[in-house]
Amino acid sequence: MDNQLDTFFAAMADPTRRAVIERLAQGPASVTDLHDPSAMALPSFLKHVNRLESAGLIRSEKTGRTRILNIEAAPLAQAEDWLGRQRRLWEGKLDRLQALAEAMERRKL
Amino acid sequence: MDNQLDTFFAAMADPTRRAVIERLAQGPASVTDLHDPSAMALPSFLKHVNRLESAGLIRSEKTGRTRILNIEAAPLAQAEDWLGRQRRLWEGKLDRLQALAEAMERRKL
DNA sequence: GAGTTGGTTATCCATGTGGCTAACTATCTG
DNA sequence: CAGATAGTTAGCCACATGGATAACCAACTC
Repeated sequence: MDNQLDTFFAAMADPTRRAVIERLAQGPASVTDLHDPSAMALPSFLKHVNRLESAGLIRSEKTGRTRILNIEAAPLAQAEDWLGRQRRLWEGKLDRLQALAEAMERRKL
Repeated sequence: MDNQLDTFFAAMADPTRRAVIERLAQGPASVTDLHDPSAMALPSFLKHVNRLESAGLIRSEKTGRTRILNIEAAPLAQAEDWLGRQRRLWEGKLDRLQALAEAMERRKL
């Protein structure tokens, strides 16, 4: 029951974490690179990074003492799909309702 | 700082609430309609519905004693956009990196 | 008007989440 | 080796979240 989408959406529901994703979308970066602009204490920030990683949204590779983070695009695409599917379903319904309304209108005139 | 996306993603990070959205994408329904298949107590379920509404994901209209729920598509589209933007950014980077790698490869040969 | 149905409100409780500080390890750099 | 740098771990705290019951209100239905 604990869908992939669960952890994905939960991961994205925080501005700090979304900022990390936004930054990583433009290319890899280290933990401190990402942390620098933030007012938050490093350990708190690290927890966000770890959550992103355990949600499968980023990967990381440690070389020496620095840890380089990379975004993982697949989950984004997956969530995008789900949202699009729901939205299109609903918009399709709307279209059909509107068509029906118009048909009835024509018939009445 | 409390972005629209905050409340949106938080709202979607729960399977019960996503199930409501999935169902409403196929057309309007009443609270009990939606609750019926669920094992959860009604008041708990109601809290989910209310959260969806205050996140702007659904609208509701009460006629008599029943409350009819409607999905609101705009926020879905907005989140979809954000995700798509990040993903395309990243994929664009990948493409350019790959092109670069290929160019270097050609030059070496 | 008595009973039923559809929602709603009020508490309560356990757990999760997001922030902090302090203290530590591990890797450079001079 | 001594110090600085980059992460990490541990522990603490306030508050939000997701679930439950109990009791209630408001509208149908007979």
